[in-house]
Amino acid sequence: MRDQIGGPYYLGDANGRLEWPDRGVYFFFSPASDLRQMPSTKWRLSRIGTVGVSTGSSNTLWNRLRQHRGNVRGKYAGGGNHRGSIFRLHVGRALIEKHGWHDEYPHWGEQNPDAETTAVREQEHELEQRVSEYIRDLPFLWVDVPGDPGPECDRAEIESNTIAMVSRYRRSAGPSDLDWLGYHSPKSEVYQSGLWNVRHVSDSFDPSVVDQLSEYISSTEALDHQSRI
DNA sequence: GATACTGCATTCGGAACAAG
DNA sequence: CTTGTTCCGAATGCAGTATC
Repeated sequence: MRDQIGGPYYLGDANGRLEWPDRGVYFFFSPASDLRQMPSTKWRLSRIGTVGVSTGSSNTLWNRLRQHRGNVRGKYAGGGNHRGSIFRLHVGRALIEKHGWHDEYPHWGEQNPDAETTAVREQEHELEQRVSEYIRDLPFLWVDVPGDPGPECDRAEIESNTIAMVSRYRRSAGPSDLDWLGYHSPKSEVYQSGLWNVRHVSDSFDPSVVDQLSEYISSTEALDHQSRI
């Protein structure tokens, strides 16, 4: 996958003007260092996700990735919105636990469409920035998986099966990076699975997902900058 | 100046659980 | 077994704006 797309990629220098496939599955790794300089045995998946798994969805791969990345400019430049990205929510929560910031961010993760929203957001901006710094440095790969959106589509299959496959939930395998931020997460699904995922971490999986994924990898093309037609 | 990227609140849909 | 509730993850709509 890495060789096929010329990766790894980093959200810190990715942008929407690359010719992303409309839909696909993405794979984030830990720790935040250049995977090309590490043997593949040291790579560790830390987050798997996808887009277009509900009927009628028109959301795109890049649209989802940029929600994880956060804001580049504007009032909250360098920050982001963890209420629109579960990945950000989990990372932020772990940072709160690790540093004991419970008092500073009492509303993290709460759905609050109240009038307080603006004040809360301003208060949370610093942590959103920390989350962005963390996520932007993580190497990630992706695979083009086209097809009509829906809960039964190949993207959904690949996502759920690969999560279940690499999850350490209920397994005794020792962690390879003891410093991983996710071990501070209060969610057992996160710190036990070794993934910033909750769903599917304790599912059983179909090993044929490996072949299924391989097929899509071979038909995935590297990104080029958009060219004028 | 046209294009399309960005920010962000809101809305949607499904899973898990509870109640009838 | 059916209906209702809550939570969670994902998708949407649109105004504003940077880039080409």
